[in-house]
Amino acid sequence: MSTALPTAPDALAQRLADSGLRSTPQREVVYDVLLKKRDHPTADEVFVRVKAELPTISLATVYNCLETLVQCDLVRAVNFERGPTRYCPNLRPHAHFHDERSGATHDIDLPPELLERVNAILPPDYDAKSVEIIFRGKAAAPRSSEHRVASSEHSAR
Amino acid sequence: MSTALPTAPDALAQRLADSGLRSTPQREVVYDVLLKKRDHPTADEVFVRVKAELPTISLATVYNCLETLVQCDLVRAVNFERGPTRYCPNLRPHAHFHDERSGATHDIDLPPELLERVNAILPPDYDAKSVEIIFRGKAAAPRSSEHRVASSEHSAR
DNA sequence: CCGCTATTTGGAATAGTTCCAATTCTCACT
DNA sequence: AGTGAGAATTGGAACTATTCCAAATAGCGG
Repeated sequence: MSTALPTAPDALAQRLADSGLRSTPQREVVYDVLLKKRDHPTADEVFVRVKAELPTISLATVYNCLETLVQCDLVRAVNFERGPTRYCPNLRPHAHFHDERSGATHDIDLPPELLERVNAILPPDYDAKSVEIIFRGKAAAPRSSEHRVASSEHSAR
Repeated sequence: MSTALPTAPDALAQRLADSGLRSTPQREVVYDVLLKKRDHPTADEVFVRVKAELPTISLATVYNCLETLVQCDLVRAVNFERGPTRYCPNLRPHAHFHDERSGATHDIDLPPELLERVNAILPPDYDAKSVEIIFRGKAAAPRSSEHRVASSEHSAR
């Protein structure tokens, strides 16, 4: 607690500190790279870009850093659910709710008017063939005696 | 074109025919399995279930059949983009548009009121920690003066 | 019944990611 | 400044989901 705190030159250090984590060159550069070119790069692409500055960094570290940044809410992982693809024969418009607790995926009916509204946010020159809406969170545990596999169970891994 | 058409005992055969594909036991059973237990199974899970009926089926076939069903619009693949996870430092609420042509992912700003509306479709006992909205389709090629690399490029694989 | 093509099959190959054990780094404390 | 403890990084091996491929099979049209 000694010290002239650096007047927040960067948000990253701050956020990391908030989570009790250290600011490291690797984390900084990974974050910089993401900020500098906002093209939703993959971990591999980030790896390549970061290596330009930190030639000895390892891919594992890039994954670690990305994970850390996601934890700190500085970065969003776009392909959230990295598990296997799931298949669903429900043809009505619906969203999916992914229950973190059980690993189950539930269909949530989607009022057509809402679907339209969602589609309406697209600029005119974007032609969407499909939309996918996915929630993640916790569904109230069906308390008590329920063994009812209402809509889906996957062994939570 | 001979024939007493079987009076559509099942939609599957129909749909397949429409796409110029054959109805096979494997496809039937895979589809049945999906209809019978609507728990968003993975390909592996489907594989296991189908084997109960067709013990000699291979995993590759299950993948093939699932793919076929998706093509025929009888089934939806929930994990749409099976590629690598992408990372995005945009913290404002936004959806993603995945351009099939270029492979690029663009951020689409999401009016907060719409976000609320979307959240509102959840039954009360569902507690969503996050929502992800993903469009897929084609974005008009930004011809002419637009250099706006608004958000991203990935080499289309 | 024959041939042709669609489909299935098993196994090998790939891709993305995670895991792990060993090393290095940093900070706090003397 | 020196040291010990915990964090973070590293490289490589391991894993998992999926795709690819070439050979075998099956089913329809003639």
